[in-house]
Amino acid sequence: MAQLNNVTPLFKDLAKVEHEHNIACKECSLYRLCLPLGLHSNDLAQLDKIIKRSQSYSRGQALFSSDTPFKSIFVVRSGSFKTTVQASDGREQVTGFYFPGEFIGMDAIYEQAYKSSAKALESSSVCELPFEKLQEFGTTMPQLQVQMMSRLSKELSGDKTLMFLLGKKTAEEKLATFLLSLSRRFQDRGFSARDFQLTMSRGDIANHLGLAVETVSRLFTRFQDEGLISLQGKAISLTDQDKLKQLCG
Amino acid sequence: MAQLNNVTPLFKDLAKVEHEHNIACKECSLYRLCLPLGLHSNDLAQLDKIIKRSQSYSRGQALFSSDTPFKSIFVVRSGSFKTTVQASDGREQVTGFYFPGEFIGMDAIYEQAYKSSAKALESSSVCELPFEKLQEFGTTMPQLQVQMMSRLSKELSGDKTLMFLLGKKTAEEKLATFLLSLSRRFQDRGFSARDFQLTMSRGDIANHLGLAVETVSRLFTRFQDEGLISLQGKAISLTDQDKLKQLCG
DNA sequence: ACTGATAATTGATCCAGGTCAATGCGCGTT
DNA sequence: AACGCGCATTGACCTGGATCAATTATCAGT
Repeated sequence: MAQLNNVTPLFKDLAKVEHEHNIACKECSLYRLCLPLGLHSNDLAQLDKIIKRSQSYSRGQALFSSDTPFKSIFVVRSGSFKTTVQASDGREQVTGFYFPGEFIGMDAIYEQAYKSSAKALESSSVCELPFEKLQEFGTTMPQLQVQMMSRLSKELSGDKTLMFLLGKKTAEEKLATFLLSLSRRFQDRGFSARDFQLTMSRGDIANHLGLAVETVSRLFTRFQDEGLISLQGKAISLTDQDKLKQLCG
Repeated sequence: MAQLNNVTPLFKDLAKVEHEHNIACKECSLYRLCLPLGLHSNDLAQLDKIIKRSQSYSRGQALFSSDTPFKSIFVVRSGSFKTTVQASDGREQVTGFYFPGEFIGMDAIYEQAYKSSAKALESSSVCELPFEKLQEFGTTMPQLQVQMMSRLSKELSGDKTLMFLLGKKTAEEKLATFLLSLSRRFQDRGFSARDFQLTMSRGDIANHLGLAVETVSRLFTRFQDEGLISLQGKAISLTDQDKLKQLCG
C-alpha cells in the first residue's frame, strides 16, 4: 500500500465507513461517483434501504459467474474486479477492470442472466443493488432512471473505444492507452495519476488488450528503458505521461 | 433484391407503411422488435406523438457524426447503417451494423454528444426518438424505461461478445461468426437465414472484424471452395450453416 | 449503353507479435 | 527463514495475417 499513501481526503475514512452498516449512502466517500448522485434526500433514504452494503470478497473470489440468473447490479466499494467472457473451448477474454464507484453486471439486464463472470483481483467489497427493487423505484424517482441509463451508456461508450483499441491499435499503443486509462480513473478517485498499483496480473492485462503476456512484459521493459514508466512488481509510476499520451495514437 | 423475395408476411407492407405518416407504431411491421413493445395503448399513443417517423437517408449519408450534440436515439426502419469511431490520425473502427428495429446512438447518452458516427449503407430510413421527451415519459411509463435499459444492456452484451471476437478469434472464426450473426438477425426479421445481401462493403466487414480487406476476400473464396457459402457480389447464401457454426469456436 | 471510379480478387512478400522454451523472481505459507 | 509455486522476464524462432502490387469486376452517373 506504500504507493497509495498520497490519498486525498476523499478516501481518508473509507475503512471506517466500510464497517458501519447503518451509515447512509450520503456519508459514503464514493457518493460523488455513485448511483445516488443527484437524488433527493428522501429518495436516497429509500434507495439506501434496499442496498446490501459492503459485501467482502477475497482475491480470486467470484462475484457472479456465467449463466447464473441475473439478480443484482454491483457497485465496487473498495478494491478491484475483472470481468471475463468465456468460450466453450476455454478461451476467455477479459472484458474489463472495475474500480470503486464503477458498476458491474449491467450487461445481464437484457438476458436476465450473467453472460460474463466477475472476479475480485484483491480483497474487495461491493454494494449490491437488487435490480427488481431498483425498477420499482423507477416511477417515483426519475433521477434514478437517468443515472442508470447514463451509466449503461457510459460503459457502452467505453466498449466502443475498446473495440477500436482491439481492432486497430498496435501493441505499443494498446499498452500506453491502457496505462493512461487506469491513471485517469485513479485520478478521478482521488489517487495519484502518476503512481498506482496494477492490481491485475500481466496475464490479465495481456488478455484484455488482445496480446500475449510476453509482449506485455517486453513492452513494460522497453517503456522502462525509454524512461516512460518505472515499474517494480505491481507498483507502477508513469514518469513521462506526455510521451505516453503521444504513443496512444 | 432477388435474394429477398422469400420474405415472410411480417414485412410485406413495409413499403406502404413507410409513406403513411399518420399510422401509429402498432401498425408498424417492426412493432414486435421495437421500443413500444409492451406499452399500454394510451402510453403508446403518447409515445407515438413524439416520434419523428421514417426519415430517409441515401447510401453514404450520415445520420449523425462524431462530436455533435446528442439529441435523439434512432431506430432503423428500413435498410441498414454502420457506426464507426475515429481516431485523430484518421484510423477508424466500424463498431457495428444496424438493421430494422435496432437502436443507434445509445452510447451518446452519457456524454450528451455522439462520439461515433453513423452512415447509411443503402437507401434507408429511421424513426427518431427525441431523448429528452423520452425521459419525460419515464415517470408515467415504467415499461418504457425497462425497454430502454433492456436495449442498452443488449447492446452492451453484444459488445462484450465482439470484444472476445476481436481479442481472441482467428480470421476464419471471425468471419464465420460474423456471417452467422447476420444470418440470425435476418431470420429474426422474417428473412431467410440462408440467403441475404451483404449491404456493407468487404472493407467495412474487414474493418469491423479487425482484419485486412484482402484477408476477408481470401476467406470468402476459401469458404466458397469448401462449399460453406455461395457468393455472387453482395448476395450470399450460407450453404452449410452447420459447418460454419463449427468454425466459430 | 458507355465510362470512369471504386471495390474486389489474387499473388508475392514481409513483419508484428505469437509461440515455445528456459530461467528468474516474488510472495504467501508453513 | 526457508520453501515452493505461480507469475514474470528474456531469448530464439515462427507464422497468421498485413502490406504491397497488379489485375479484374462492379456499379453509379452521364
